[in-house]
Amino acid sequence: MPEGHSVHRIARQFARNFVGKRIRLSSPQGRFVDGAAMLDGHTMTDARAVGKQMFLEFDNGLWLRVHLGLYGAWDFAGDIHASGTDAALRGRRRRSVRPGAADVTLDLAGEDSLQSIGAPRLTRLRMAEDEKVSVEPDGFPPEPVGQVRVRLLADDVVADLRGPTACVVLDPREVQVAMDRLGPDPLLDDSRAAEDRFVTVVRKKPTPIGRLLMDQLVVSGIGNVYRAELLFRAGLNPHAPGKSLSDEQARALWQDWAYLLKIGVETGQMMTRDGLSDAAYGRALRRRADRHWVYKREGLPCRVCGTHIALEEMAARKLYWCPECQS
DNA sequence: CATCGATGTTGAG
DNA sequence: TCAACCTCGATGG
Repeated sequence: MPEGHSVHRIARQFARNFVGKRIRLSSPQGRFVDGAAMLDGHTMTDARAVGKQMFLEFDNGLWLRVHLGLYGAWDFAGDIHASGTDAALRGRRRRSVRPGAADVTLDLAGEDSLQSIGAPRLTRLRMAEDEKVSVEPDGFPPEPVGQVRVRLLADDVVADLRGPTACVVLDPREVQVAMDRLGPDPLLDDSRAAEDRFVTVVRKKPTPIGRLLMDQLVVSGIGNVYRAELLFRAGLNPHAPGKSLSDEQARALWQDWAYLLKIGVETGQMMTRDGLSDAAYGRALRRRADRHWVYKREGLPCRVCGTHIALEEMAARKLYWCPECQS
């Protein structure tokens, strides 16, 4: 799935394109008919991401909680436009593309040629672990394709949810319970108190740090890619018990996660390497294989010391690390 | 075209 | 600890 950065980007799409609008909800798939009915016709009042969870609030006081799980995705279509922080990276895209350094920005004013020949077209934005934009000759709203758990339809935009692990309606008390079960998210709270919460928990536990980083009660939003990359960047052995870390090591981990998450939200990629030239950085943003220090590089030489990258299972997930740099 | 594996969590045992 | 979830790109024939 999308690790924390993608969920923040998706919440931003909702904040930009749905909040403040009256939304029709339906469940084309049929598995969320009752839930959809509870929110149908209400105005969306808030869209927030906490780690990998997203919460959408409606004006009847109820919330929709969505977790994409391993392969869930949101498909946006219609008069969508990307949000704010990346105006400087604005680019115009007509066909199916993979966004590279630039954020996905849809500049419909640039579609003059299509409009002038009167061709109906539909802009789509798929948001999962990667993002894809396309322009299709369909009308609005498009027919739901495949298993759409829930469709959120406004006048000019639509969002289809497929393959989620969780899609439930919650009252405010239940939202509080769900949020209380989530560790600190540095994008939501960059305070010293949040850092302290992480550091205190980590330095108390005998659990290997490679497990603690994946535990959403300890810290929100880290998945298998960021786990491996954070540990490599810190030079930490994944098996080191949390309580063996120094205060400085634990704080550095938190701060590096805050740094990588910010880059992830800005670029839409899990870009975990640095110290690259502009050209190499741009290449790495487009080529997954160049983006990471150790993730999915088992058997290949470490980019720093040349030692073969190791692969083992930890917390039921594949763990990649350099036995030399992370000793 | 069939098969595999994935950035994740849940719930059964 | 493991199967289930039930999507979809990558891979192989």
